[in-house]
Amino acid sequence: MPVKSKTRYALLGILNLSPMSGYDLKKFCDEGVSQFWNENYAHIYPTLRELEREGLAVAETAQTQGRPVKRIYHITGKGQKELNEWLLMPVEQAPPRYELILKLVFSTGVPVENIREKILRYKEQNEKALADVMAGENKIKNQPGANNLKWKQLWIIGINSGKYSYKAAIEWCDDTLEILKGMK
Amino acid sequence: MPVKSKTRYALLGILNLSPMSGYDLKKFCDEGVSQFWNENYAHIYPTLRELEREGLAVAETAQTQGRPVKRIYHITGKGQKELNEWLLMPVEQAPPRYELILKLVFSTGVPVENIREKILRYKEQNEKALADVMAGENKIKNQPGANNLKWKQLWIIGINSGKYSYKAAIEWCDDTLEILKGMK
DNA sequence: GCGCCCATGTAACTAGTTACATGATTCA
DNA sequence: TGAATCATGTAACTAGTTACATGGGCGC
Repeated sequence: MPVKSKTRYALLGILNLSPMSGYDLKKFCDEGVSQFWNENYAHIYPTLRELEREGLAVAETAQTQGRPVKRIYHITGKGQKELNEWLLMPVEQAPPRYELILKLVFSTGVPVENIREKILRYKEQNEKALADVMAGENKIKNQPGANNLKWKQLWIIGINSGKYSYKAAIEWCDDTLEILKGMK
Repeated sequence: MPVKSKTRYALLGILNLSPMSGYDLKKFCDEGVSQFWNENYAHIYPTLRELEREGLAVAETAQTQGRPVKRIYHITGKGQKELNEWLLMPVEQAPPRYELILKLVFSTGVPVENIREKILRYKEQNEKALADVMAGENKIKNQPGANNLKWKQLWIIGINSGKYSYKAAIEWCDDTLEILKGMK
């Protein structure tokens, strides 16, 4: 089975948690999994139609007042099967493209103050992201059920990954700011 | 000035260190900056032609025995100006897409053994990457000149970023493997 | 004699983003 | 009354990857 767009699997995975509309899926991405995944409307809606055509999801249409008909998608058995096959497959890692680092190593001619600003900005972004994942952790832990339920543990593992990496990034920023102090 | 493909700037940045051919640029990406950047031939060659058309680089052709004419690209003043403008601009961060984490949080129905394998594999990849950056650090430090030269410090900062993030990833893996031990 | 290195490039494809288009409802 | 939310979608674009095509030289 060839791997297709990851959006397909992301949407199937979310629909497997609960049926929802394209709009809801976007919200879920922005609120529930934004620390490690994202999608935009222009990718979600066509992909949902594709899942429907292939019988991996079915749409239930719900009337709403004065708005476009709301299409609530449900994953099918075939969709669950395809999702599961994907979940079992090993993850190949994407080649890195860290623009910040690329700029840094080329920055011999750039004023140190400009470099410092970039690092400070990056630090702030990571502090914000860290705060977000900590909030997410609380949200998961406060869900009904014991904290050693498999699904809860898996979400906590995911959140942990953010914690570790954002903390490391913040430490690197502090380290770097120290080095920059002595640089002209 | 609108930001165009990052490949343009990556190539200009490397050409600013030293003139070279498309083939050399690819090697430089694979060997010198592979921890934070990558390019492939299908992107390099057309982009070089584009830089040439726009007067940001000029090609000097060198005869070789029995091989295609080697085109060695040199950055121009105009190219340096455009590179510098890009270097000064703030870095906007790319929205995250961590496939491993996405899979994990959907893996309630996946055997723990399969999850463990993914984590072990990820740990190995990070250990390898860490070893690579440590080797890179030595290479930089052994270059002629004092270690507090600006360009050296900038490369060390870049390498540090890899150190911090790979170490954090390895710790997360160990943490996760512990959690998986108690999971069914 | 086989495979890797040098050296260029194109075609076809997959993936992802930005901007646009529409329009009612709800809340401050 | 103006902004945010709900709700769908398309068009045009930018970015990036895989596979293909060519072919001599060099080391084992």
